Amino acid sequence: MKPTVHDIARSAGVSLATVDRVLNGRPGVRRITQEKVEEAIAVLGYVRDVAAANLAKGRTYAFTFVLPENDNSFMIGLREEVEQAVGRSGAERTRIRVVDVPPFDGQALSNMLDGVLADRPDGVAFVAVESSDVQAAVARLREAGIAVVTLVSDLPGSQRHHFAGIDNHAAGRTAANLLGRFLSGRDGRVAMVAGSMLVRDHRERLEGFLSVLSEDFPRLAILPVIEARDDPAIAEELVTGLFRRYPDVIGLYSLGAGNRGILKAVRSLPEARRPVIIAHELTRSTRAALADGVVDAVLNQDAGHEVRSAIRVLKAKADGLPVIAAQERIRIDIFLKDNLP
Amino acid sequence: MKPTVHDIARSAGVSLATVDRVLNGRPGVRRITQEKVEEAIAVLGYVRDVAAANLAKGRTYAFTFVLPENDNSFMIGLREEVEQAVGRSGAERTRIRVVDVPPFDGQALSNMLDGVLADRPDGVAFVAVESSDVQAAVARLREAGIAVVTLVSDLPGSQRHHFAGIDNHAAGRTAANLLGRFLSGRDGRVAMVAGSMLVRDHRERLEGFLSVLSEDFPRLAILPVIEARDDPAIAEELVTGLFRRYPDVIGLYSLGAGNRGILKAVRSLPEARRPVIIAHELTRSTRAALADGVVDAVLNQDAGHEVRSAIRVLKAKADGLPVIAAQERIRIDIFLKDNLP
DNA sequence: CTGAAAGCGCTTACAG
DNA sequence: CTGAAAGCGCTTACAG
Repeated sequence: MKPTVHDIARSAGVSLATVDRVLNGRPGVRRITQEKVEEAIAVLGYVRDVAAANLAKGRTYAFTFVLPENDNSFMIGLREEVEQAVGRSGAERTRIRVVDVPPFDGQALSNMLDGVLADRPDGVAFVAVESSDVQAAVARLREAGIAVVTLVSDLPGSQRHHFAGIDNHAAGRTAANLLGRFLSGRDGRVAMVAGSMLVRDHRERLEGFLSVLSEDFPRLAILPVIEARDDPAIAEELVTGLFRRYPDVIGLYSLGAGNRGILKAVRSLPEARRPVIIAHELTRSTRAALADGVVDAVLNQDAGHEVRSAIRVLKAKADGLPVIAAQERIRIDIFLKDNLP
Repeated sequence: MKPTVHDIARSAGVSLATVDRVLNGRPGVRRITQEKVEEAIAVLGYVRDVAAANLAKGRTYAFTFVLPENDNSFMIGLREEVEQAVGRSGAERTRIRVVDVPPFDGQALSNMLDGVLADRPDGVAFVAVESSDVQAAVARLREAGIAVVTLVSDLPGSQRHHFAGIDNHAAGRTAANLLGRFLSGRDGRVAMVAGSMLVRDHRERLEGFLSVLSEDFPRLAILPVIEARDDPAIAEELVTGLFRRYPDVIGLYSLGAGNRGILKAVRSLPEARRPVIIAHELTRSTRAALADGVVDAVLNQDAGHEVRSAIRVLKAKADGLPVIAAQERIRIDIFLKDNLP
C-alpha cells in the first residue's frame, strides 16, 4: 500500500501535525525532528496525495484575466475559453475574474493592471503590449507577491513569471517555409498583413518570416508590412488597395487577426489572381477558406491550451511551486484542409 | 459556497447515505425519496467533488496494455509513455501491467488477449491487428465486463469501446497534399513504404494518400507500395533496391515506422537525386533528418496523449461513464524543420 | 517546538 | 428502504 502521513508519523515517532509541517516546509520544527521525518519520508518512499491535500486545505485561488477588447474571432475564442475556465471554477478551486482593456494601448493596460493590483488577487494573466509602463506595472504586481503570466503575446525583460503562448519566431519561420515551398519555382511579390508592430507576437512572426524568406527563397520579392490593427474592416480596405497597386502578388502571409476582412478582399479577386495564403488561427472564416482552397495553410495556437496552462502556472506560482516547462510548452499547430479537427 | 452532500441531505430531509445512493444510481431508494433528493440537487445546483469521491472510494483500476514487440523508435516511445503512466499509478489510482506480443500476428494477439482476460483486469488497451480471431477475443473481453480500447491502430467492427489514435485516412491525405505541393510542377514517380497491410492504420494512410494524389496531382506516377514490416534493416534494403530500379523517384511517403533504415538508404544517394520525403512519427532519426533537410515534413501522433487518453477512457468505461469524444480526439501534428518542439 | 482533535466532501459497511 | 458512524489522506486551529 502507498504510505500515508500516518505511516510516516508512526515511523518517525511524531504527530501528524509535525509531519505536515516538514512536508510543507512550515517553520517551528527542531532540526533533529525534521531530520527524523525526512528520513521516514525517504525510507517509506512517501509521495503526497495532492487531491487529499487540496480537499483538506479548501484553498481557492483568485485570478484575474485582462483581455483586450478586440473584435476578432481569435480573441472572442480566447475569451470563451476563459469563460469555460470560470465554469470549472468549482472543481478547480479558482475564482476567475475577467476585465477588459482597449487593444494595443500600453497606457490603458498598465492602468488596468494597477487597478487589478488593488484587489490583491493571487495571480494575473494578460495579453501584453510592449511598453515601459506595462513593465513597471508588472514589477508592482510582483512586489505585491502576485503571480503574473503573459498570454498570447509576451513581455520579455519584464518580471512576468511565465509566458503562455507559442514561439512566434518559429511560427513566422514555419509560415515562410510553407509559403516558399508552395510557390516553388515562381517569381513574384509576397505581402504581409499584421495587426500591429506594438505587440511582440506579431513582430516576432514577422522577423522569423522575413529571415527564412530572404535566406531560402530569394526569388520572392517582399512588400512592406501592412498593419491592420486586427480589424476585419480595416484589413479588407488595405488589402484591396494592395491588390490594386500590385497585380503580381503571388503570396500572402496574414500574421495577425482580422482574417475575415482579408479573405473577403481575396475572394473578390478572379481565381487566377488569388495568391497562396498562409494565415494564423483556426477560426470560422479561416476554416472555411481552408476547406474551399482560398487559404492554403493555417498556423494555430490552441487558446484552450493557453488558458489552461496559464491557470496551472498561476496556481503553481501562487503556491511558490516550480513549473515543468516542457509540460507547459504551447505547440504551433499546422492545419491543411486535410487535417482539420 | 458550493453546496455539498450535507446541504442536499438537509434540504431533502434524508441521510448522507441516501443522498449517496441516488447520486450514484444505486438501488434501494423509494421513488418518492429519490425524487426529494433529486429536487434538492437541482434546486441547490449541486455538483459532486470528484476528487473527494475518489478519496473516499479508494478505488484503483487494474489495466493491461498489450504492446507489440516492434523494434522501432515509435513503439519504443509508446512503451516509455506507458511506463511513465505506470510511474503515475499512485496518484492516478491505477495498476498498469504491460505485456508483449509479436507484431503483425493476429493469432498471437488474440491468444494474449485471452490470457489477459484470465486475470480479469478492469480494462485492456492494445494495438490492433486486423483479424477475426482478435475480433472474437475482444467480444470475450467485453462479455466479461472489461473495458477495451484500441491504441494507435484500430479495429472497427469489433466491440472495442474506443480508439485512442489519429484519423489515419486524414493523415494520408495530408501527406499527399504536402508532397504534391512541394513537388508542384515536377513530373516523376512517387514511392510509398509501409509496415504491413495487415494493420489498419497503414492501410488507411495509404488509401488517403492515393486518393488525394491521383485526384489532385495526376502528373505524379505512383509506384506499388513496399511493405517493410516496420523494420529498419528490411526497409533499408528494399528502398535501396527501389532507387536502383527507379532513378526518377522524386517523392517518397514513409507511412510506417523503420525510418532509420529508409533514411540511411536515402542519404547514400547523391544530394541531387534525393526525393522529397514525408514521413510519420517524430523520432530521433526523423527529427535529425528534418533538421538537415533530408526529410521535408513529419506527421506525428503524440504517443503520450494517446496513452493518457486511453487511460482516461478506460477509467470512464470501467465506471460506466460516458467519454467526451471531442476531448479525446488525437491530433495529427505536422512538423517542419521550423516548428520542431 | 509539538500533539490531539476536528474537519474537507465524499463513500461504505453495518444495523435496523 | 433508511440512517449513524467511521474512514479516505491530508490540513488547521488550538492548547500546551
